[in-house]
Amino acid sequence: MNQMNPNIEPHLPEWVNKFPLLKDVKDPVWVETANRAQEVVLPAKYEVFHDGDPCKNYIFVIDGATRVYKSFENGREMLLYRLQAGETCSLTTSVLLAGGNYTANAMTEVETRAVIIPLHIFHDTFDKSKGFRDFVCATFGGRIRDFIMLLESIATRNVDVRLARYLLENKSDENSVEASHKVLAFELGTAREVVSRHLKDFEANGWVKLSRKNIELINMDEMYQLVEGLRV
Amino acid sequence: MNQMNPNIEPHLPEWVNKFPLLKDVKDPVWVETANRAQEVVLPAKYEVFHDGDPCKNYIFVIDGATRVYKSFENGREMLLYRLQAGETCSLTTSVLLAGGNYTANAMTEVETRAVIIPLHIFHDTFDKSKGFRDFVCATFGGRIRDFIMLLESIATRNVDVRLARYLLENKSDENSVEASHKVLAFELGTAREVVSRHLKDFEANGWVKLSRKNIELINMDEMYQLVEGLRV
DNA sequence: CCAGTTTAGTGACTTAGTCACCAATAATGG
DNA sequence: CCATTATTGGTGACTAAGTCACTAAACTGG
Repeated sequence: MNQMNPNIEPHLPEWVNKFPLLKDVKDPVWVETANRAQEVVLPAKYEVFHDGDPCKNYIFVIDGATRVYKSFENGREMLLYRLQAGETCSLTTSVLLAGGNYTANAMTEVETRAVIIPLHIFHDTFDKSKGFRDFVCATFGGRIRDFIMLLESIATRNVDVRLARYLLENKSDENSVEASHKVLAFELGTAREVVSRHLKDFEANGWVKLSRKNIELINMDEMYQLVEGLRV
Repeated sequence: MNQMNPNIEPHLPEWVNKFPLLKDVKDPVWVETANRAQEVVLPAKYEVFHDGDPCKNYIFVIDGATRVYKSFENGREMLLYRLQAGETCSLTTSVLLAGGNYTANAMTEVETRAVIIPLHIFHDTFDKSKGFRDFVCATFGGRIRDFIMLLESIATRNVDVRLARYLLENKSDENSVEASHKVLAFELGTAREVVSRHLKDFEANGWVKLSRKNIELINMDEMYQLVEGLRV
């Protein structure tokens, strides 16, 4: 925009562009923090944090995917949310703002690039930069809504509807979903056998065609009906 | 402390003492906001906010009790948390910080005194008073942990243990709980019939004595064993 | 006292989750 | 290339939870 006069356009690192709410923030405190932030590359299946850990850094995800999940006493695991490019971890925000330790686990699913800001710099920047503060609050506050939706999906447990919705929302261009039943169960917060049985039912209905680690959707109209039907 | 020199001890309204994290905040922005805040008295069974409403005020609860709950499509209701004296509503905070509308309902259970701060004053004070900001963030962030615990209690659904724990935690001085099965079901996020049956089982075990709207605990040792047993 | 409401009890049923298997398929390592 | 191992999926039997429909008892307000 203002290439003629580089002095009034402070330099911000490239990764900031992944965060639309942040890229117009240009106060000097944030600019310095952004430029000092450290970029890290985490391998796939890397444990980012674990239930009970203290929190040392604020995390911007630049690329990749990380699942944040809770392990329950009975051995079941449940996906809370998935961190993707352009997102920040609201559980981390919560721990940084309120103190205490992590109450869930996070593990990269694929190689993930992230930018981290140490605890004390996060707090300093949060206090001094209104732009950064607004960004943190906006992204954080939105997650409560997600938690309530998650609650609803478990409390009203109709696994068939949720499974159909998941398949429709995550189908590839060839109308298929590549995932094991175990992974689907994890995503939906249910048991593997339950997924297997519902998929068998779907297959008996002629809705899908099952093969190893693959579900091909062949009658999506009726699946959409099942999903929409519940939405009153 | 410094009664000799009232000038350096700004006047804060009495109600602030209900909030330990706030009562030492004395910067002028917060002091003015606190003094201008409006105190309201809400009757019992008053609908404080409703799913879908926009949010107009930040809320400090001074006295009374308000339940914040979600109504699901299938007609079930589930308690998210209960607001009591000295608390603020984190769902409200979330909506104020992140925008959007309420995603749950709130209703006073008994007459409730509260102090409210209008939206724009909240934002202004949040920006300018570090003390107030720290208070808001601390109380807000802590609620995420509560949500995850709530998730766990539903996902690992052992109603008998949760019911026993609830009774033990909420018993009166005479070791009894005055509540209808319907209310207990709401508190635990389950169905009324499920509560009735477990209570019948408890009675058959000789743990409780049931009468209308009253559960008398007569063998708490075994109930404690049930509750502790699950905690590994 | 009576009518209507709230509260509680119960049987029959559906759905979800658990447990213990087995079979088929893929991956690995000589 | 084959044997071993791990992963994936299928199934029957069972338990727990939730739903539905109905009844009975207890309370409440004229």
